[in-house]
Amino acid sequence: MDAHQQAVFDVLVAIRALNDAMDRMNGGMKGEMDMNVTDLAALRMLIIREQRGESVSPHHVAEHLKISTASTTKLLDRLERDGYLERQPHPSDRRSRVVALTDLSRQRFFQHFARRLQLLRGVTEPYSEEDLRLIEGYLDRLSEAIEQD
Amino acid sequence: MDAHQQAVFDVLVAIRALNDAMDRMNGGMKGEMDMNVTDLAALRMLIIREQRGESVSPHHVAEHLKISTASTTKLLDRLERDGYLERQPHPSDRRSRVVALTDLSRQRFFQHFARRLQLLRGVTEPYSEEDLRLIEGYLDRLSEAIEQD
DNA sequence: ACTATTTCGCTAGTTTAGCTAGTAATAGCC
DNA sequence: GGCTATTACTAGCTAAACTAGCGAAATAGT
Repeated sequence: MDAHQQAVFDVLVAIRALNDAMDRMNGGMKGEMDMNVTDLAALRMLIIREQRGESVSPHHVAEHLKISTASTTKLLDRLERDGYLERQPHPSDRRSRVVALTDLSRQRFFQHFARRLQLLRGVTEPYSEEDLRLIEGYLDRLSEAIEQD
Repeated sequence: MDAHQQAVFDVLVAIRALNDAMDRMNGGMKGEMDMNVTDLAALRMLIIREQRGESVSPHHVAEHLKISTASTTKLLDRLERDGYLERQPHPSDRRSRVVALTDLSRQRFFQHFARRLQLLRGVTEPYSEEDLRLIEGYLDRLSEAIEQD
């Protein structure tokens, strides 16, 4: 194995370790926010979609989390009951709904995410702008590759 | 916000998106391997610890996944019943156990991880060795920062 | 050295959250 | 207009988490 191949391999190992570390982070947030992992993953998904300006239906949530639409109904019931989201009518398809985050939701998420964000920021800030652009590009490509799967 | 701060921010957003994408990847593997997310996360953790040459007790698993030791007993029961692992006596502490992966476990994990690994490899290979070292360093620091939390 | 406390993995019983099956309402295609 | 697909939902079942508590072993205190 040449040096380049070795470097590729090392990065892939690092990705798996990161995946594992993120599991752990998600576990920690679940404990603090008194939520189960799936509900938290749904919240995370909604935050991200919102940032991208995309609207999300219950169907999308089910697809993303790879759970049934029935389970998704219950998941949304829980989150709605606890004030994390609202179901709004879809503008053009009357069968469908738009799942909208509440302020409480954003607040609680970022409140608990904040400390972790600080840790990540601490790791990130020392890098030069140029390096950060490279890293961001790589992470984006990674997400894209995983998403399209 | 100056250009550097903006770059830091963009990377942090990319990390959140990656976390979300990894959720999705884990969901996909869960479906294929006919396992629940927690059992799969445990398997992933065991694979990583093994690669690092660390031994893992049931207690470590509980701590990592942030579930109770009682739930962990059942989790290990399932994985042991299905031939993914063995409980071995701890060499020095007779209360404790060492959780050891079986070959089947490693095979099944990598078999299903392989296709995804190819995607990740496709994204990774175009980068120069130098860039890869930078990326690996960053990812390692990220994992470390999250783990120590 | 002996007792008290803590740690470890486990069992028992309860609660929670996933699943499948099936429904009503709506959309979209001949 | 009539068929088929899709969307979100309900009902009932199963799986996987939780809490409480136990016995065995390790460790700390005096």
